[in-house]
Amino acid sequence: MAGTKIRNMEEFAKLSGISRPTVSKYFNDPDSVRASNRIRIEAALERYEYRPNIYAMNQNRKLTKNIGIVVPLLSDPYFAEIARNLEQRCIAAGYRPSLFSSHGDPVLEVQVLDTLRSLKPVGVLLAPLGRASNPKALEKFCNDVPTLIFDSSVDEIGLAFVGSDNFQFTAHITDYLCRTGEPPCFFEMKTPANPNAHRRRQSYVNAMERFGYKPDVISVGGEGWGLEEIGRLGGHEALRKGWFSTNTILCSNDRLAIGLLTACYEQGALVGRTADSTIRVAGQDGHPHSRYTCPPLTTISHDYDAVSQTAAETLFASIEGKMSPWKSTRLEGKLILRDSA
Amino acid sequence: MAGTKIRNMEEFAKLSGISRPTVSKYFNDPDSVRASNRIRIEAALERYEYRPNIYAMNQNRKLTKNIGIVVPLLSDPYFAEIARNLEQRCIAAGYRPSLFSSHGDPVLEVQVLDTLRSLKPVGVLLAPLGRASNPKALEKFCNDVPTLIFDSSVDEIGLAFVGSDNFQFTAHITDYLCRTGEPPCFFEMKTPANPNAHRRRQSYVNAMERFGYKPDVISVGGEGWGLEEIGRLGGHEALRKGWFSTNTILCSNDRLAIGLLTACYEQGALVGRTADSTIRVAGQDGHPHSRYTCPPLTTISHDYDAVSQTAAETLFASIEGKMSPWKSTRLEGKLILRDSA
DNA sequence: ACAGTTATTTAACGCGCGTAAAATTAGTCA
DNA sequence: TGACTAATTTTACGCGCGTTAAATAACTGT
Repeated sequence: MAGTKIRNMEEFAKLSGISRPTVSKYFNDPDSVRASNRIRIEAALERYEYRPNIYAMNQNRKLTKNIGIVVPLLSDPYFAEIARNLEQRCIAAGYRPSLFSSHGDPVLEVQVLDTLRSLKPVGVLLAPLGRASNPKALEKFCNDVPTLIFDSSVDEIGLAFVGSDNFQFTAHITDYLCRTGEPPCFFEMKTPANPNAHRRRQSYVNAMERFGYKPDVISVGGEGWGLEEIGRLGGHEALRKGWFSTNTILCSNDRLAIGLLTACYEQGALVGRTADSTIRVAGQDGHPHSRYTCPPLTTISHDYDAVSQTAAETLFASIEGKMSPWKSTRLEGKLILRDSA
Repeated sequence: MAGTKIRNMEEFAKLSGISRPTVSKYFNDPDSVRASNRIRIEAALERYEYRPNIYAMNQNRKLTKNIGIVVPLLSDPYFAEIARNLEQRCIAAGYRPSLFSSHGDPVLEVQVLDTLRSLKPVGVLLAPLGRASNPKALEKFCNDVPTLIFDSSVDEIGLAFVGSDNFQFTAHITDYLCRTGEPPCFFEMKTPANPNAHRRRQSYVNAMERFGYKPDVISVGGEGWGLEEIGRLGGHEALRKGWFSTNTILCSNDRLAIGLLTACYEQGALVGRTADSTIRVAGQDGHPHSRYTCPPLTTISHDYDAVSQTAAETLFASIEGKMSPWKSTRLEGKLILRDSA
């Protein structure tokens, strides 16, 4: 503001009347300098609006402040929401997050990891693609860069794993459905991209057997991340061919359920728990959109906030030297009762 | 792979038998070195897997290869999709994109711009928050960094503007609705975040008057970016109080329409164009989710690909020196007929 | 094979800041 | 006030690469 543009830290230090190394210390941790100096630096900062050159900063530093956030598919509002949450936590903790999406493509995932490497991050929060991921590339990356895996686990790689407790998810909602009506069939993809799907199917089977019912799993075809369309097409086929053995359908996830609801609508099947309804549909995930389906979708929701908080704090602790052995944290979900089941 | 880890370009140059400045040239543009040398470098690259240090690269360079992409709300699949598209185009053109979201918050938007500045990007693709944006901060940023504005325009700032032709959008779908049933009312937010909303309302009014109908605009309250909920709550109120003067409702955008559909469902109003339906609902945007509403939403869709392509190519041209005066490009949308109207 | 052009090599400087060591100063407490 | 400790200043080097200028080598067409 005050006329001259500051070119570097040297000039800024001179203008604020403080030595450059102290100013440098200040930028790396404002609390590491004496209060009187901090005040003078911040006063000068107001007047001259100088920012250290991040390239020069990071070049000759052992540890950057960068944190990479990688999600498999940013156009899925679930991941977008998690990413937003993580991003804010990183900023609040004084790190510089950068966001990446694999866009559902394993080749891109490897590419993203490669890009990330060149950023020399102190840590990475990674939600892998899952089944499609290149396991060797993932493992190699985790060996080079402190990485916390979240959402979907891949062996015991990285610093730790944080995600939802898929067994609890499915057991809980299966229990609810059994108590309130006919026991559910399970609607899923034949070859799901996300390994959580297998846990959910298994949990469904376990729960049904525990209740003394016969499990009925309907697996539909389709590849990739267009889950709504897979659910819709699979739903049409299943409805037409009478694959559903009961009037209650538990979907492996909300996006599949959204597609199934569309299929039901298109076939004139009334979904809900009212007397005139012919079918009940439930999802799993607590997808941001699930509130707005018709009827609104009964589901079991991730604890978004707890997942991101646990993931972020575990990574921060590890970065700050509070190392701990590999650990898997799985958080419970909350049942959200709406009109669909 | 071959044993030793390469520390810097000097070492890599030695191992590949080529001088460092030539290797440096190669990395800035592989085609700028003699073919024989390019082949030798690439061979060495295979064997030793060396990557230049991006911090050292960017520090002493006048122009980086960085491009910033900023969207107002990444958890909106529309913006997520546009961002994905832009990102891929940047990579294909040899740039390094980094993605940011303002998360609907004007304070964050300014913060993002500030972060972006320190990245010293050669160019930025910016979709502003709109009404909530800090216009001074935006203008200042555009003066400092070559910025192309997309999606929603803010005066004549930046290199150029690329977006959809909101007048065409609304005129086109209003025309369709008038020809196929009762003329529509217009359902919108009282204080929309996005300035495109005003164009759409205006276009609706114009179109109705052109057809000799009386326009009827229903503006509902609510702030922020939770458009589905605003549409749902506003929809409930409008339905209860009989604010809709005809059986056809054109929504200012798809997310509002999705909320309105939920309200209709919750009040037992049958939406569609069949004989037994009591109400027709149409949206605008071609939101990724609009296919899966019940009934599937009739809408007019952005030409995602054309918008991103035009935006990216305009920016690239400007970066590469092919400067041109400020220009506004507005692309037409395509009507997508589905069951809701 | 030769002159003419273009690309490469050599040598060297600088970018802006992190960081370390030694000298100095400011703050603390009795 | 003095002795002690913690913070700051001074000085200086190095990070890895961009970039330039001059010297040299490699291609081009004839």
